Amino acid sequence: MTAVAAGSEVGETRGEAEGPDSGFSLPPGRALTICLELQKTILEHRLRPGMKLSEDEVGEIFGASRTVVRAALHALAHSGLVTIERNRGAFVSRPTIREAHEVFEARALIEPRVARMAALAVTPAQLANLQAHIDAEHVALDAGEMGKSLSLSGLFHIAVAEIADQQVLGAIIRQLISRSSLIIALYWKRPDTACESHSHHALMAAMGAHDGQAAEEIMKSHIVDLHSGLDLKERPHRDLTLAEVFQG
Amino acid sequence: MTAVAAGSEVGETRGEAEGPDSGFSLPPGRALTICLELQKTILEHRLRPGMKLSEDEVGEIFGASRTVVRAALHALAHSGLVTIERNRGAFVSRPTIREAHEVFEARALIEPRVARMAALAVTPAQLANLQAHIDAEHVALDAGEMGKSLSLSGLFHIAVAEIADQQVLGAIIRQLISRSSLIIALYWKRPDTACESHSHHALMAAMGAHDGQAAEEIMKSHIVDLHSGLDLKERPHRDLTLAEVFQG
DNA sequence: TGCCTAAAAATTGTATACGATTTTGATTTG
DNA sequence: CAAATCAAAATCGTATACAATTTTTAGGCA
Repeated sequence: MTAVAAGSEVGETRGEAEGPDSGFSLPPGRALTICLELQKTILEHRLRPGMKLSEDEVGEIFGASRTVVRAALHALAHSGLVTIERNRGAFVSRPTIREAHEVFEARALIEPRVARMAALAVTPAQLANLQAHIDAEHVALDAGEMGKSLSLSGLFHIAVAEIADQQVLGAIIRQLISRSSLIIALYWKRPDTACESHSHHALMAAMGAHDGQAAEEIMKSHIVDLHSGLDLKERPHRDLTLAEVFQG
Repeated sequence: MTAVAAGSEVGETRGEAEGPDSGFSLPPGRALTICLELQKTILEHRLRPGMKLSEDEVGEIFGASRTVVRAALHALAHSGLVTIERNRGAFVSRPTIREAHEVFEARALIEPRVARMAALAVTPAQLANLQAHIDAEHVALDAGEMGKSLSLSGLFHIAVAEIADQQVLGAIIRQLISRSSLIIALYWKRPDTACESHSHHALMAAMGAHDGQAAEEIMKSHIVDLHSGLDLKERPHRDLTLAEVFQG
C-alpha cells in the first residue's frame, strides 16, 4: 500500500520556466526526440499524408527499439499528425475535406483573438524575432524549398501565440497549424505561396503599432485567404517510402 | 525494403461512422478501457489533482501489464488530465491558477460560437437528450453525488458541441472541459452548483427556439459565471490513495 | 482467367526482464 | 540534536520475446 504525499507540489501543470514546449506531453528522452524529428519531417512534407510509419522501420532508422518508437507514434497520434489503427499500424494522417474546413474555421475563430493579444503585449525584441522568421521563410522560398517555407510559415503563427503568452490557446493553435500543414499538403491549389509573406508582414506592422484591432482583422482575413486557397475536391497520387525520404 | 501502397485510403482521419469519440487517439483495446476508466474517475473527483498514478499500482488494479498502463497514462497526459515527469511517474494534473484563467478564457471564446451553431442545427431528439442530461445531473445533485453531478455537467457541454456537429472544436472543448474539472476540484469557491442547472436550462430553451444569438450569449455568460465562481487563492489539503478510491 | 481458400509472412499487441534513476530511511558525524 | 551521507528499496526507461491479428501469397477449382 503505497502512501501518497498528497499536499505536495507534485503534478503542477506547466510549473515555471521550461524548455520550448513542443506541444507533446512527453518527458524529455529519446521518444520526444523521435517525435520531434518525425513531426518536422511531416511538417516539411517529406513524409506525405497516408504514408505508413512502420514501427520496425522507424525504429531501425532512429536506432531505437519498438517500445520507444511506439510512444513517439502515439504522441504524434494525439497531436493529430498520425493516425493509428489497431493491428494495422500508424500512418501520416489524411485529413478529410470536412476536417479541412473545420480546422480553418477553428483557426479563424481563435487566432485573430490571439493576434490581438499579441499586438498589445509584443516587445521590440519579439518583433525582431518575427522579422527573422519572415526572412528565413523568404530564403527558403527563394531556394525552392516549399516544404521548409511552409513549415516556417507555421512557426510564425506559433511565434505570435507565444508573444500573446497564452499557453492554453497556444497549444491549441499549434495543433491546428500542424493539421493545416497536412491539409495544405493534400489540398493546396496554386504553387505560389507568395501571398503568405505579405499577410505576415502586414500583421507584424500592426503588432509593431500595438494596434490590436488591426492585428485581429489582418489575421482573420489571412486565415480566410488560406482557407479559400484550398481546392477541396481532388486527391494526390503517389508518395515515397519511409526509407527513401530519410536515406535518399 | 517494405513497399508502401501509397495512394490507398489509408490513414483517413475520422473516416465515417465511429464509436463515441473518447477524445483519445487510441485504437480500441485495453489501454483505451483503462484510459476511460481513469478519466471518469478523475472527472468525478474520486482521484484528486496531485495524486500519484503508479504504473505498478494501476496495472495491478486493472489486471494489466505496465506496457498497456503506460500507454493509457500517456494518452491521459496528452489530454491534459495527467502530468508525467521523467523517472518520477504520472500524477493527476494540478492546473496552476494561471492555467485556470486561460482555460476559462478559452472556453469563453470557443463555446459560445459552438452553442450558436448547435442552436441552428438541433433536432427535437437531441433536445430531449439534453433534457435527459439535465435531469440526470439533478438526480446526482439531489443524491449528494457532487463529483458525478459535475461530470454530467461537463457532458452537457460536450453534448452541445456534438449537436453543433463540430469534430475539431468538439475535441478542443472536450479537453478544456476535462481540465476545467481539475480546476474546479482545486479552486471551486462555494459548494452550491445550483446556478449551473439554471444556465443549462436557459441554454436549452434558446436552442429549442433555434435562437443562435441568445444561445451564444447565454453560453458566454454561463462560462464567465463559472470562471468568476473560482477562488484562485487557496489550496486543498488531503487526498486518498489510489487503492482506497477504487477498492474502498 | 477469375475467384475463393488456406497456408506463410509480416506487423502489431502484450508481457516480462533488466538497467538506470530517484526516493527513502537508517547511520554517521559535526 | 540536526544535517549530511550512503545503502537499500521502489519506480521508471528500455529492450526483447512471444502471442494475436492482419496482410500477403500460393494453390485449387469453377
